[in-house]
Formats: sequence, C-alpha cells, structure tokens
Amino acid sequence: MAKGLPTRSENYSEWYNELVKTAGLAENSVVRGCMVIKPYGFSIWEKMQRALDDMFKDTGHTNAYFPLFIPKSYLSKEADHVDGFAKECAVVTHYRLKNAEDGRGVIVDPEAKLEEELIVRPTSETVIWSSYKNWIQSYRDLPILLNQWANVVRWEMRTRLFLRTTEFLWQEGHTAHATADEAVAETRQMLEVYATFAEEWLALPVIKGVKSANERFAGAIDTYCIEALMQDGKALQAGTSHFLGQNFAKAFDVKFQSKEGQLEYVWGTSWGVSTRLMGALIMAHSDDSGLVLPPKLAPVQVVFVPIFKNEEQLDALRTVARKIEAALKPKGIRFKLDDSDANKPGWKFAEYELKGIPVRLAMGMRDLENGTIEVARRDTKTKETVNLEHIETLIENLLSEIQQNIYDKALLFRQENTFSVDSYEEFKDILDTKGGFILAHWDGTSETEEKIKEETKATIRCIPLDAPEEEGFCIYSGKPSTQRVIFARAY
RNA sequence: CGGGGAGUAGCGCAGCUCGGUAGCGCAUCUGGUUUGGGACCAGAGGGUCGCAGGUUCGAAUCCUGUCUCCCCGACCA
Repeated sequence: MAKGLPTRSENYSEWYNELVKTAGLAENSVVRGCMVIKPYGFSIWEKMQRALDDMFKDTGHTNAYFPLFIPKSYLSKEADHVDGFAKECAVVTHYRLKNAEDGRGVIVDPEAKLEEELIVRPTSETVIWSSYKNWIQSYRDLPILLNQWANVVRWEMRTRLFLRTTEFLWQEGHTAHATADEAVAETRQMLEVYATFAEEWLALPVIKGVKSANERFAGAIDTYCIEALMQDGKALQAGTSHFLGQNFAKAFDVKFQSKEGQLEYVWGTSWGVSTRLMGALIMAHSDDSGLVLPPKLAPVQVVFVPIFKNEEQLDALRTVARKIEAALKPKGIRFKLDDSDANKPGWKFAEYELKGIPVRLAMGMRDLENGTIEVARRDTKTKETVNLEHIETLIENLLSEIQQNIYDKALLFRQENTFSVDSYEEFKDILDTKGGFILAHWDGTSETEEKIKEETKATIRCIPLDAPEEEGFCIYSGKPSTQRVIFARAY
C-alpha cells in the first residue's frame, strides 16, 4: 500500500485498520469501542441502505421506529433472550446530573435514580413485541411486516472498526404471522433478499445456511445466515434471519383469534444486517493499493483527472470532461471531475485508487490532440488509451464488467479456499496453514462443536441449505453423519 | 480481570540511562519553480512533555501515586 502502510499479506488486521482510516471511511471515537463513520464511509453505507430498503419494500415491508430504551423487565421476559444479551448491555440508571460540590464539573445526581433501569437496546424484539401485543387481536391484523433502521449498543470487550463496535447501525425487521409456515417462509425469503443483496450489490458471494444450536440467536427456534469468506481465510457472518416460533408471542402474551375462532399465539421472525457489511465489503475486495469498490456502491464511479500546465490547458480539458459528464448523466453514472490544482496527477491517481473509485479517466495535451483518453480500471489496475468517441458506452459496459469481475474474483477465492476434509488431523492442519471454509462431517451435538471450538477456535459457520446428502463420520467423535457442515475461524 | 507496551505539536516518533532554554518526519501556512504515477526549494506558525505530589538552584528526564489508551488472553446470537 502507498506511503509505507502495512501490506495485506504482512499483517491483515493492521492493513484493514489502516485502510479504513486512510481511505476516509471511519475512525475510532473518543468513546471507547465506538466509531465515527466519516462522510465517505457513510455515503457507501447510504447506498447500501437505499438498495436494501427498496428490496424490503418490494417484499411488502414498511418502516417504523421504536424507542432506544427498553425497560429492564422487558428484556428478561424471554429467558434465552436475556441470557444471550445480559452480559453486554448498557444500562441507564439515572436521569439527571448536578454540579459537583467541590465545583469540579458535574456528577450523577443520586436523587435522580430511576425506579426501573432502562437498557439501551441491543436489539428490539422486546420493545416491538410489547407493541405487537396491543396491535394484534384478530387474524385480520396479521401479518405485520415491519422494518426499523436504528442504532443498537452491545458492550463487547473487544472491538474493531465496522466488524464489532459498541454502537452500530443496522436494520432490523420484525414480523408477526398467523401460521408457522408463513413465518418460516418469511424467514427464508429475507435470507434470500440478503443473499441477493450481498451478491448483486457487494459483489460478495455468500453461503446460505442455518446455524447450529450453539450459534443460534438468543430466543430463536432457527437462525438462518449468510456467511462470506474474507481474504485472510476467516469467515464473516454477513446477515441473519431468525424464525422466532412463538417464543416472543408467549413472552409478551401476543395472541390472535383465528378464522376458526381459536385464540392462538402469533408466530414471529426477525432479521438484520448491520454496518458490519462495510467491513465485509472492505475485507473481501481490497488490495495493497486500497479499497476496491463495486461500481454499484461506489459514491463516485468515474473520476476524471486532467493533466495540465496552465489555466488554458485546464479549460480545454474541462470542456471535454463536461461533455463526458453530460453523456454519462442520462445513464445514471456518478462522475467527478478533479480539476483542483492542489495536488499533482500522480497524487490524485494514488488517492482515487485508495478510495476504490472503479474507473479513472486521465487526459492531457497529448490525448487532447489525438482525440483519445486514458481509461484505468481499479479492479485489475490496468489502463488503456481509447478513442473519445462513444466513451460513455465504453464506460457503462466497463462498470458492469468490473462489478461482475469483482464478484467472480471473490467467488474464485472462496472456491480455492474451501476444503473438504475427513479427518481431525487434516482439519487442524488446514486451519493452521490455509484457513478458509472447511466442509466436514459433524455428529450434530453441541458437545462436539464445543470441543472443536476449544481446541481449534473454529466454529460451525452454518449447515448449508444446499448441501447434498452424504453419508460420513464425524471428524471428532466418529459417529455417523448425513451431511457436511462448514467450519471456519470467524470474525 | 490476568500478561505485556505506550502517553512529548494535528498525526507518527526521538530525547529520559547520565537533570541544564523542547527536537525530527509528515501535515499546515507564505512565496517561487513544477504537473502523463504520491514534486522540489526557501521561509513561517504550532507543544500546560497524560495528571497530581515529591527531590533539586533547576525535572520531559529521578522518586511516589494516579488516570488513560493500545496489543495478547478471557468475552463476542
């Protein structure tokens, strides 16, 4: 990477951290474990939000908003749920400050202690289901298909920009249904939405699967997920969709009267993706020159760098740039002309590579005379000089090609780093030497999964939905198994 | 909470052993020359040396206390 920053192969974590900062995506805040998302990073997140929001609306969902604070008693109504989140909750105990008596700043006013503490939401199932209780009486009130864009807080011990932060931004869908079948269908549908989004927008190939009991969401019957492989061979959970059964309906006493007149508990789902997707995007595609953004998410898709010695030359180049911009605009292509005199072309080349701009155009006097332009693509770092005529069509095609190429590259990487193993020795060997996804037989017990995790730090990422039936024996216990599951070390 | 490390200019660091007027690189500002892959020259601005106390004529430096941050573990549907 430019400017003496660490390279990807040397130290992946450090490379990732530096990249996030130098590319202007995010930085650590003064608040422990929290992150400042900078304008450039946020504009990418906004693109993701918009695309997801459209997909949610296409599947019949609407947006709503629920409170940031959850009464402590609500969180504890579902036993598994509270067990899952209790150890990482921020708790509000007071509602007022007062001036310190020694005159040094302010202190918490002990008089202002809350009767019941409030939890800063780590997720919103509990507040939302407490509302659903009031909203649902009849089967005619169902289904409820809601989504919320929000921030949540989980007090993790160890944090990492985008991948695990104390506060993060996400969307959480919460739906209520009359039947189990309908709720399961919803859970699966949203998993498909996530997979499609990851592959078409992030250019990130994902594996759809279901979590083992150990990795399941606290309070869910089944947790479905999409799992992606990062360039250092570690897995990243990119999205989850939960079938909640009637767990939250029972905890919050949400019943409806069916067509047949029976009083029944409501069936629920919840699903979410977070700013963690930003981390996935960065880790999946970037290289030592910086970010590589899929064109669909790049805030700027085409940047024009003029090469000039004086104002007159710049004016001539500007005219060309404006023409190109006008031709790209109807195609919805995001264009930027960098005509600032503050930095030299070489600096700009490096800068836009760092920021992951998919296509760079460069033009100087030589090109102007020849009626040509230099077109450089970020994904392959190749460049060629082409005729200016129909440049807009060339760019349009190039952007789709880049989007596809980034995906293909990531898919190839995953294929080359997915291993099928049949012995525990081989399993450990591959984990330590190569990493990646490991397909292995498992006896289906939590004990075995736990042991393997303790001994190797690898966990079952998921039981793939499309895994073929295959007779085999658990690599750990030797007991019979009917299909392979995916193991990996994970973020 | 255990084991390491670090707090000195916006950022990255040296100086501390052996106390004596606070330094370097990057960034910033000014002027000039440059511009097809992170330019060069000249000049300028900017610091309660994390905080508190102590020793001393004198402390970034020595002593005591304290706070914070980072890394490795524990934690992480």
